[in-house]
Amino acid sequence: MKQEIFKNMLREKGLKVTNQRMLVLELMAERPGQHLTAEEIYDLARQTYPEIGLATIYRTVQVLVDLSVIDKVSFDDGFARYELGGVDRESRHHHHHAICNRCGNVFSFQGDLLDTLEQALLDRSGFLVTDHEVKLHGYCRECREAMEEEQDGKS
Amino acid sequence: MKQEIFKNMLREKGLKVTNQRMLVLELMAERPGQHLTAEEIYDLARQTYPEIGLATIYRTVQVLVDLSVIDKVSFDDGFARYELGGVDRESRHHHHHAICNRCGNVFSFQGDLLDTLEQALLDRSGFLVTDHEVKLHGYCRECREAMEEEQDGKS
DNA sequence: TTCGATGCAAAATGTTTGCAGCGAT
DNA sequence: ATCGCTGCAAACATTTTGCATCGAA
Repeated sequence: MKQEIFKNMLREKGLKVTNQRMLVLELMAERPGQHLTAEEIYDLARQTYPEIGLATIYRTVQVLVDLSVIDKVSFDDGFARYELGGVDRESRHHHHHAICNRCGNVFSFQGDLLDTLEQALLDRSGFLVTDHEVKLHGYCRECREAMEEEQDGKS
Repeated sequence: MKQEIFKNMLREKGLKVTNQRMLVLELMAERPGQHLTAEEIYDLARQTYPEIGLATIYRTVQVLVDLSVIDKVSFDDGFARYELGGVDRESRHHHHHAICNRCGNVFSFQGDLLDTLEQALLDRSGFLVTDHEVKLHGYCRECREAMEEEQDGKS
């Protein structure tokens, strides 16, 4: 069970296993691929634990980030967001986001094309890359089709 | 003169040419490659124009971003930052950042290796990329050398 | 029993906005 | 003379922190 692994991770760090921490883990684990804000996690958590505080959510996601259970991401909309981390280091390293300018949906995809770029950077300037973030902005298929239709209607 | 081009850009948009706007442009133009926060721009601006307000800085950088004179970037340290934009669309598209985890310095570099990835994404899922952000995290040469020395000292 | 974790409220932080007066056109 | 721009202060929104209490170990 995943929860047992998490409990051991907490114990190894000398942290306590609390209902709040287990609940937030569960909420995140149930929603792989989603990018939740603290407020969204708070709202979800209150459905089963109404007395939980927003500050606890912030403190708990920090713990989960420190344990590499979730990752903090930002789409520059003023909110920090959290998503379930990949299983291993490699899959996380190759996890990227494509954000649609029109509908705002975020599409995740995998790609290892940066490896070449990172090697070149190391050779050229001595910078050793340990992590990276790639955000692509553009238009998803649905929005592109919708925009073409709008265009057709006009002409 | 670059300033005249900027004045015309403002006029074309029906915006007024003010001392504050010219000053902020000048400050940014003098510092290519730097990533300044609003507060930093504010401090620089007050050196020659002490009565300027921080709100004006925020409003002015927004104007400059809209005119594509500068770009807004974020290194997730809680500050929005602004840097002089590349001359053309292509050079901006291939402008990336490598951020050192130890000294916090930001190194800019050019690279077009994402073009392949973006074409693959379009083919596979219909997502058309119009812009992208790449942030690499790691250790710069100086910090790597410093860290090796620290390590040597210990053993 | 101990000391970390929680909930609440207050504080902090970066950014935005309302408004009266100023200044470019 | 107009109407957009500015400076100031207040408002905002997200996140952090202080503190008394709670609860896991």
